[in-house]
Amino acid sequence: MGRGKIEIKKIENPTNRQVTYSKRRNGIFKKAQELTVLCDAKVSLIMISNTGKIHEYISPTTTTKKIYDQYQKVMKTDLWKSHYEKMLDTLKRHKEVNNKLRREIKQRMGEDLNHLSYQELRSLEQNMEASVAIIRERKYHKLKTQTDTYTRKVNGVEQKIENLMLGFEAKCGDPHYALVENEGDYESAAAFANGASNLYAFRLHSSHHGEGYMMCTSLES
Amino acid sequence: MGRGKIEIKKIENPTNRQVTYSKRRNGIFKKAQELTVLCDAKVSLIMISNTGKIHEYISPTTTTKKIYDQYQKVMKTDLWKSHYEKMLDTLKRHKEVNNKLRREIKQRMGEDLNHLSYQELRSLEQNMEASVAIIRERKYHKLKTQTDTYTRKVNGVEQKIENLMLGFEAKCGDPHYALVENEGDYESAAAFANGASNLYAFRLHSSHHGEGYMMCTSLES
DNA sequence: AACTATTTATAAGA
DNA sequence: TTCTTATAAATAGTT
Repeated sequence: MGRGKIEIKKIENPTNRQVTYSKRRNGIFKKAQELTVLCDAKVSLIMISNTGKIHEYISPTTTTKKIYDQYQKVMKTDLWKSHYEKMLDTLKRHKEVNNKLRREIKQRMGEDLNHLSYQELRSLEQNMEASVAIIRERKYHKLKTQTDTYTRKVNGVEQKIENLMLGFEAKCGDPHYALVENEGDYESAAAFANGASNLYAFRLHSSHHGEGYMMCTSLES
Repeated sequence: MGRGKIEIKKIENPTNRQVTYSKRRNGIFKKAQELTVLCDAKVSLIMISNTGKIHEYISPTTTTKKIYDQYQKVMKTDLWKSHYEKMLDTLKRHKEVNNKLRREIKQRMGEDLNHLSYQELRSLEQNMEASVAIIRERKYHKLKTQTDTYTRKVNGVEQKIENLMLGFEAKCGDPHYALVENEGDYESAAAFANGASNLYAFRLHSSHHGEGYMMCTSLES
């Protein structure tokens, strides 16, 4: 319908194609509108040009989703099944697993035990005893590791003090220092060194004692 | 375009409307095909007549789902969000919760403890000790209940036997029975009664012993 | 985007 | 429904 008849095949000239697309798009759009009105029909029309632009017509009495829902229902097409119902299944399974896990945790926390048999309770108790043992062991391991770390730190400090002392002694051997500093000072320095060592030792114990105390309070809380 | 011009408004004559629908439907269908070929476009066209019949055209290079996915993307319409993406979120959250629960259970089973601090280990240990205590108590309760149940059953049986005995004795008073059954039979009946009582008692112990045995094996396994 | 010669769609009738 | 055909509408090529 035009100055000349055209063959129905892809228009190679892009400009020409674009123009034709625009004209015919409007043509179809108008036809869809007319069909809607004349025949009381519902039409969903989505057109995507080869440049990716989308144009749509939807009958004013409905919505795209409604048309689509109806389409699926009638066609019995699993259009979304792969994405939707499969996910629904997955979700359901996850919920079930979730509840199972919850129940298990609850039982392991001493709740929800009423419908467990004696055997099941025994088994659970034993299992948990074993687990507690592992945790306890791990706890002691942690404690030991911490202690070792502290010990290493303290040793490091003691070493530093020793080095300091050696340096101090060396300096005492220096005539200049010997003139200014007297024996009493040296003694006090030594006392300081020992005191510091003791102080750190005390801190170490104090620290442990402190932790022990905390443990007790935690135990009671 | 026809023998006469028509006004674009609903055709009231149903037959006429149906005919027009059929004709124009084919017209739009053809136009959609032509647009697809001529302009390398993608078209999704769904028509629903006022009688509910669905006809669709979809460009052969695509699928209805693809068109709608693209439509949604471009339109940023929540066509499915309420059903689909919300579910996606829910699924994600479920997965997270799931993993959390798994981790907790693992820890309560003595696994995966490496990244727990001493404090956390202590807390877990205490929590589990408490839980085990509850489970143990429950176990004993179950045991006691079972014992009571057995005892009640045994008592019931003993009562029945007693009743039987009474009936038997009463019948012994009956001359007819007295003639047929002798004292020896009576004795044997009494022995049976006692034996049965013992038997049940034995079964009770046996049952407990059996359970106890199973407990030991469970303990060792 | 407008024009217009032609093709195409279709309303009415059979 | 389908065919026919007169006529309305759409549009290809042009400006």
